[in-house]
Amino acid sequence: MSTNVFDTLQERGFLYQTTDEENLRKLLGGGPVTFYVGFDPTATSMHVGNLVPIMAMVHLQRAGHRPIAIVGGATGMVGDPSGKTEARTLLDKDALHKNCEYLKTQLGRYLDFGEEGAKLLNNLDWIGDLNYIDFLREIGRHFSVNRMLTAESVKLRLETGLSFLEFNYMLLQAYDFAVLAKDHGCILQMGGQDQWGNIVMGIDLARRVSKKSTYGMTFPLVTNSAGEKFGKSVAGAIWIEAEQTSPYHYYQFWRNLDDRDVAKMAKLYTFLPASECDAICEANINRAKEILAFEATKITHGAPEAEKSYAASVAEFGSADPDGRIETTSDLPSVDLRLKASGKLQKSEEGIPTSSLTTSDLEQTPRLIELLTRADLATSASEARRLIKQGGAYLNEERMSDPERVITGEDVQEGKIALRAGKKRHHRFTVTND
RNA sequence: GGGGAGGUACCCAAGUGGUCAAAGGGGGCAGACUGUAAAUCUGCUGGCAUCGCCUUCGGGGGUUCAAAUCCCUCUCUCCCCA
Repeated sequence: MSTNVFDTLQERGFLYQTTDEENLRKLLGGGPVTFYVGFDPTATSMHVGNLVPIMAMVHLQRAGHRPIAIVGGATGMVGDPSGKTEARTLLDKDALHKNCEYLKTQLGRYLDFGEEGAKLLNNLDWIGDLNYIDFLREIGRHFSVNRMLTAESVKLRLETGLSFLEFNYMLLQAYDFAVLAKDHGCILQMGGQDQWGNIVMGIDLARRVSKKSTYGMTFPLVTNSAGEKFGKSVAGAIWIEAEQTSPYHYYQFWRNLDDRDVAKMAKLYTFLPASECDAICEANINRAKEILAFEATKITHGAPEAEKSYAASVAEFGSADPDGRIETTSDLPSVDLRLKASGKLQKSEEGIPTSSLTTSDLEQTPRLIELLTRADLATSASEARRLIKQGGAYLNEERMSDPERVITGEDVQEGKIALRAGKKRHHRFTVTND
């Protein structure tokens, strides 16, 4: 007797609000339910904040339900005002199109889009050719402006201003749901908590135009213990695209979480049993972070990359549980053994940003300051100078104190120059003849 | 359309003729402590550099020995009225 996936989601902290909880739970405990989540093509990559709905979709798909992912090719042109204090800049059509393509491939990493699997649709297909007057007469008449004005997303913007364009977003998303309900048998829409208003509108519309009962579910906005939006710090978002956030950095992001966030994030971002997520945190918080980081990296970048990142991290910082004492269903302990046996747990260059220098570059005897800047460890010469003055600059693991230090061929070790800023930021230059 | 208030560094925000590269806070970076965590403490936080120099206070123009500060103009944002 397997657990109802509804309970799984609840237990793992995915549920924020649902409509008609009792019925929805019953449906999800039974035969296949077709459900959908919409994604806006606003960036070239999704970040960890976008991952929550995807993880939920995977849980549901594993439980035998049928996911539909909607790429907002049409709605993206309007821009969802939900949860935003001001209008975001509109992307042009080319950019949107590109982003849609990126979204598709990224979703494919998590969901199974095989024959009987998940479906991927673009709402441009049914919204793109809508006739304005027809739309107003068929769909617009079901909406009450009075009601729309009470939506949180609208109220928020009544203060600062809301364009008519954005005001219409809600109608389009509601229309999506109605279309999916009618043509694809979709009865559940899920989304972030700021989507509640849009989802409820869709449920109403589906009932009015096709007399169908549908359901809605929202996920909490994931925040860290400091109350900040998760995965999108000032320093930059944590992207799932390796080009933008390398697997090593991705791993490090999880490894460096605040203690208080680990259990919560493990439930959301791994598939380990919820009870285990609590247990490992209880047993050894640092091991729990390693397991979380490994599992999360595995899900996004695949097992080989996760192993590499883990190996590099252990080599750099040591292991939190060298003897594998902590019980876990993760295959990290076996990976541990394998790495140990093959002697791979030594200083590794994997994942460390590397760029190249030529011998003629070195003949000009560049200053340390210049190399630090070139390595992106400092944004300007002044910053590099500061770094050195404050004792945060390392050349070949040796702390540098002279801001005027010049780099020569003697600093090349085994064809490389190793730079470090602070404890964690590394860069390697490989030196080649030209 | 009329009236009012504003636009200062990554963000918030002081500053209303020289002492302003511009207070304070947040954020960020580095150091100490530590567990690659948190909290705390310290330093730094426009650029180039040997005193020093150069570019910044929405854009442009002007007054002045001297402007973030005064005048003109353009522009953007917010508020109130119609």
